[in-house]
Amino acid sequence: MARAKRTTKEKLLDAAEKLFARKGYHGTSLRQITREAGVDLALVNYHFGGKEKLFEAVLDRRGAMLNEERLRRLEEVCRAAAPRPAATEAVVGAFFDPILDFLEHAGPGWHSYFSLLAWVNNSPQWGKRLMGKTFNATVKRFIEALMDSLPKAAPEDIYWGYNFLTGALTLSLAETGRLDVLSAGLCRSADVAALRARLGPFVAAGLRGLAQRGG
Amino acid sequence: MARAKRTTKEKLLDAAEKLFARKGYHGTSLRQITREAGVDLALVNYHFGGKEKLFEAVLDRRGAMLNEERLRRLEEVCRAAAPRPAATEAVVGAFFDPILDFLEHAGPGWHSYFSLLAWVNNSPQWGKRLMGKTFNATVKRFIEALMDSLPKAAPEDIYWGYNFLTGALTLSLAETGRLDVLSAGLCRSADVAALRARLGPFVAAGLRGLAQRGG
DNA sequence: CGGTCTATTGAACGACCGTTGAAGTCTAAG
DNA sequence: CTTAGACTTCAACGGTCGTTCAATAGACCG
Repeated sequence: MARAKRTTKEKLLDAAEKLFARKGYHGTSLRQITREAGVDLALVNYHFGGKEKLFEAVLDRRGAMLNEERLRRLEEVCRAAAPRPAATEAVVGAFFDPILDFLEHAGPGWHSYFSLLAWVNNSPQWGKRLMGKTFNATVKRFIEALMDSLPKAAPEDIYWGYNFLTGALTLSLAETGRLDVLSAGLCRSADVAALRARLGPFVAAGLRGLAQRGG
Repeated sequence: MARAKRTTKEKLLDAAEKLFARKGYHGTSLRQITREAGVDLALVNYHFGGKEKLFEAVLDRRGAMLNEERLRRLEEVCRAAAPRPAATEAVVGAFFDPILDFLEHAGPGWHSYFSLLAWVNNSPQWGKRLMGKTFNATVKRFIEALMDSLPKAAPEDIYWGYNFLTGALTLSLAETGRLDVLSAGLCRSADVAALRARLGPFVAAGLRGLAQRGG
């Protein structure tokens, strides 16, 4: 069988995804990207209209698919629990699992994409605008579900809890290798199964702890 | 009273700290830094020996003070609890509180420094080497204290828990403003008191949940 | 005063940056 | 074949980058 050959646009998106994830926006040049993609320098401007447009196109490409899968699973756990609200564990599972599944079973492109997403999410320069544009609608749905699952919690606690939740996820996706060093090899940043087993329980317990704060 | 005038080195460190925190390493030029500092371009190479050396000098400057304060508080809570191990809440408090105190009561330089630290910690390019060089020794002490406070937890759970903990802290320090947008102004990224009230409870409960995972 | 060391200045270097436009190639329709 | 349109190539543009170096200024000491 012959795999359908990648178009120039796809080659550029793949190369840009990989390099932006490693070195960030300003740390990556269009010449590096086009060399990695094996296409001419000028094609970036022809197909995307500039470096910044290419950057946003990289973020957009997989964002829609991630949103769809997350919302699909959220509806699933909400429907399964109805008429009661879904459990906190189930909601955070619907938030994390699509990422972990893509990491484990989809190609290396998703790996770079999530690493890049972690980079953007932590960037004071890009985080607010770009994360919001792609993910705000979906995230609001999840925050509502979290509020329903913890009716005694104040809305402020849920918002801050979501902030902590996404921070824990973000650092894990960045895969800086620091965990490997600190644990002297006992834990590996890239071990998705180990992450899956622990991120959900940690976050669900944390949210519950926040909800019962001082009570 | 006349404040002791800043040396050229300090002017450069202050300006670099501020700009690196906002735009990252590659997003900041030496000309921007020297303009902000009000000194000549060539003085960066004279005093620091290059851009990368300046970057590391910025990280080193406040790192030692943070380590000292963290270890001082860790010993304090361990001594207060002896001969029993310190509680998980107290250990994570000794880890977070120095940062929160510096943020609230020290100058704006600390603010930029922590934002930069968040940026570095999430960077696949810098995180491993630079964070390790400055913080590994201190962090290992805290991880031991966490293990003592949760004797039933597996070491792997503590390492992963520390990863989540520092991720939650990191995203909060980055102050991307995303929390403000999502909550429609109800929460503010820069509200240190609100962060202080919630980060400790969230993380302590999360670690406890990890320790009891499946049990 | 002259001499020495440190700090600062201003100009310049070569390298790389993102972007552009004209010319060339390829494909499909008339 | 001719033509139109999409795609690709190549060379070059003006700018900015980090770094270097000789010249200058200032402080301290004899």
